[in-house]
Amino acid sequence: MPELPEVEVVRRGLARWVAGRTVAAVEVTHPRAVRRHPGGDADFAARLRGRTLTGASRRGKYLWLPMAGPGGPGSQPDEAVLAHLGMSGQLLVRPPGSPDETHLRVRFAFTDDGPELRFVDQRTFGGLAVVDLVDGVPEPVAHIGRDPLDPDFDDEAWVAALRRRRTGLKRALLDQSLASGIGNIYADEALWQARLHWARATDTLPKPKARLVMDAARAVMVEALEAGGTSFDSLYVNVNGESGYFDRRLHVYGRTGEPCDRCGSLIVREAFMNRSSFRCPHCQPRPRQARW
DNA sequence: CGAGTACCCTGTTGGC
DNA sequence: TGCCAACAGGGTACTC
Repeated sequence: MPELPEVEVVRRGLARWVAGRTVAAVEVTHPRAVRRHPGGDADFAARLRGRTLTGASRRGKYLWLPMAGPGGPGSQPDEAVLAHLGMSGQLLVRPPGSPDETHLRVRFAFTDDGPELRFVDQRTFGGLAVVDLVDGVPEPVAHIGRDPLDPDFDDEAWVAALRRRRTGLKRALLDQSLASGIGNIYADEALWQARLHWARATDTLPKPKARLVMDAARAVMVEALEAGGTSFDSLYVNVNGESGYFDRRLHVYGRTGEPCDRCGSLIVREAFMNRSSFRCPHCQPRPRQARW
């Protein structure tokens, strides 16, 4: 289940393997994969044919490949192929003729007859679309906040926005309009680092504690990124089809009943937002001021 | 508009 | 062994 660091690894792979190449043909083998594309699968393919992909960008977990205008490779991108990997999506670079993956959804062939780009997605929560760029950002991504790894991310603005909310801290961490790219795993790890409970009320959270949790979220992401992108199940594979590494040490996520790395208390799992939350009952006690 | 919930999807896991 | 419910979960659409 790719989170931001994994998506960044995929972006880097795409920049290396796909940027500068011209699309010869697109085959959609599962229409659900392009359900966000207004014109349907035939229109999706038609809009890509002959277009040159100029790079690879990302905000949070959204990835996009800007395309040179119909005028040719030199014209300014005004559209992009937008991708979201969902829970199980992969973007693979594969030699033409290599066997189709079981869950192959979209295939891009290029005019140089080089490696294909393949979108593979078992659970089809992810998808692709051709979208307009507005100030360089896909229109469907405009409502998503910058992510903590973005150089223009404003920590103090995030702290202020967080404290204007009247909700629980984890819910706010997962709110992609405040800050994008923080998923369930990273939220739990950041809360553990900051020694805060998922239900801590946001509106009364002291600013230094708010800064602490954002610093922790960023630190966990940077650590994962430096390790080459983490992966927590076999569904995630990077752009070249190599498995991500599996040995990164998580402190709480998925560790029910195991000892806390700080204090030895046994990690507990709780249901919240129809998801699992993991915490140390000693380091992250239930706050007096709780919301969820 | 802010807050909170249901749903989408399918392969895997675990209880009985 | 087989069956079925629970689970994984980001984003959207929806209600209140």
